[in-house]
Amino acid sequence: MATIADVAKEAGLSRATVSRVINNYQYVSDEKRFLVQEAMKALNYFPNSSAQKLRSQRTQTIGVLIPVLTNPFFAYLLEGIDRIATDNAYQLLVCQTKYDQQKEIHFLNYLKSKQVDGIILTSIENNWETIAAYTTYGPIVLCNEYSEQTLVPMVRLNQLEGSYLGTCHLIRQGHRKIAYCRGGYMSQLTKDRHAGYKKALTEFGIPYNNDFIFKNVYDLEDGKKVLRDSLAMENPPTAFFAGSDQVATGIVKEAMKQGKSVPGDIAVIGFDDQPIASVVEPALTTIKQPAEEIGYKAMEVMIKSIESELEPNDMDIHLPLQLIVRHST
Amino acid sequence: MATIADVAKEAGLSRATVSRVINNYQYVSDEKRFLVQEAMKALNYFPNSSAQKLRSQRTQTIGVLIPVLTNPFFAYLLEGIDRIATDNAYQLLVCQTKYDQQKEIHFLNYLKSKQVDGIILTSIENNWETIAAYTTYGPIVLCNEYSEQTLVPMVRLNQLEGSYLGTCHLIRQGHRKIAYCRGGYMSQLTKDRHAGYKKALTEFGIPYNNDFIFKNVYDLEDGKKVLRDSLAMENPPTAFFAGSDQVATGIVKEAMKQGKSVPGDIAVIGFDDQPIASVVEPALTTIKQPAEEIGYKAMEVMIKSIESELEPNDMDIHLPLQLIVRHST
DNA sequence: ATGAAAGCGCTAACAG
DNA sequence: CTGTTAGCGCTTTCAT
Repeated sequence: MATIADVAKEAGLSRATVSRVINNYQYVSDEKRFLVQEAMKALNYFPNSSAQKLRSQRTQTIGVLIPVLTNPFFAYLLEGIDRIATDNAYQLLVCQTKYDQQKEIHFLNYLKSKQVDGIILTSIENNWETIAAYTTYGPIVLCNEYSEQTLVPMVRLNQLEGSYLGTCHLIRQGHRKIAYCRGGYMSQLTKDRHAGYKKALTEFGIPYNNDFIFKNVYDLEDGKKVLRDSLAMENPPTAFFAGSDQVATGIVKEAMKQGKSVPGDIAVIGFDDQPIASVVEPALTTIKQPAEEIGYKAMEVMIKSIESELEPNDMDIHLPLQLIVRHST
Repeated sequence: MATIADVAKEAGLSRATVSRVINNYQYVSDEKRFLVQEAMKALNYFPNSSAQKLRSQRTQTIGVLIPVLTNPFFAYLLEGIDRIATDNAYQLLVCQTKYDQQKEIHFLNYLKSKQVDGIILTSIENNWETIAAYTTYGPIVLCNEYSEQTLVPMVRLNQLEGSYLGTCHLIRQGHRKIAYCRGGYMSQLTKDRHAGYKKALTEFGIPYNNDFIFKNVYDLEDGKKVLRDSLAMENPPTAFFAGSDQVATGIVKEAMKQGKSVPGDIAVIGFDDQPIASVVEPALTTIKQPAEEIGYKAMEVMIKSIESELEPNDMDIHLPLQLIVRHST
């Protein structure tokens, strides 16, 4: 593969001039620019990207940490991030953490090795202090997940309001025994959702029942299991607030299979408003999260961070979420 | 950020020795190794990855070209690729082509700029000659999509058999008016699927009807439209072979909405066997593609290519596909 | 507007 | 087993 020196020789010019053409510098005469371009074509030249990165200390690459690619919510988040990245000539290094603390640390170190210009976190596995330590090495932006700090920018939804809205809706439909499904680790997002659920209960004078909290629930199969477990209870819940549409779908499918009617016997409300929410029968009532939009806002903020154009309002961007009422409640 | 020179000075050794420790060279005494490790810790040292790449001419990065991240089939493919990549200390540069020829070319050029060690193609947008020209610059592996050549390794399914199986199933259920839905560009995969559909028709003496071929059909909404369009036909099909579970789901949902019974009035068969196939009511009969497995086979082959350990059998790996009969037929 | 020259930080011969 | 040295290919002052 030809190098910049070969091009310079071919064009009868210096490497510096070739570099100027590559980088669209202004002070190059049209004549020489043409010469360089011809030489590049003739030699089928492409600049070595590692050399460019080493020299310029810029990689034009952003690391995106997501738990799992196959979760549609994160796929849409990524889609949003990618759209803005592509528009601005950035590349994405997709890093699956699989909800693992070690892996998250491993990927955060890409900042130290200058493999990426910045990192977007869509979930948080380690405690905040651990992560905060990395901000010295490059910009970090929180996307979807968040924490109670003002150090790094975040793009987020009012999760407390989301679950509050959903729970209130369930209560207004006459439910008093409302189950709540969540993941494992109590991230700030998880905590806030939980708080919203509790807040609604309290407001309507319904006692909080620990038996109605289902933990480590992530996907469709987990949802099915929740429903089965609930049926084995002495005093089972009549409504379920699920942490995702996948989980909600699992609950609905299993309920139907067990001969229960939805929403007659059991009401279910999801989170996300993914395509699956409209596919399952009955269609899910759910809290719509504008996943793509969160993604592209986050990438916009990341670019601003890199170019030192961050403004105070960029530090905490809130996007609206919305209760979509369908037929599962 | 500290450099290798700083570490060398701190440890009172040469840069070469530090490098040897970083790269786990064998001939380093335990004593010096310890000294180096201490120095690295003390200085919070991380090797600059661009420098390593420039010097070693290896990036440990594979470019994966996929049409869209939000299509679950590709998400699972990517998941499979990522599993093997992670296990072997490779990183993935995820490149969305959005079915665009220019973008595909753009990403293929990462091979020329030595930004990636190899490229996995999960779809093909340009003609094969154009792509073949890039094999000089690094290994290319075809994953899912394929072409009639023996130049680059491919991991694939017998698509012709897949659609043949599905169409035969439909015919045996008594259908004679069978519609077929496909995307836009006639890739080899698309052609083969089409051929399998035709083959089944021919075998059962059913004439091929061009009106029954629906083109540019990709997702759930497209599927709905297909059903509506078909209903407007003078002599509408009674069965649909869809190119994906998304499309099949759209057809089923819209059919129900239009008051048709599935499979009574209209039978539908999908492709992929994604989670959604079991969620929609009635559950989809579909051709199961082992997406994750295709992905990890492809990455295995890629690694072998890079390490020059490719064997003849690696050039064309076939994985089985399977007809899953549920309730939409 | 163009060129000369100095590295960016690292690895890999080679020598000892 | 360890050190010296020569680049990998590029960008960017600093001159002119």
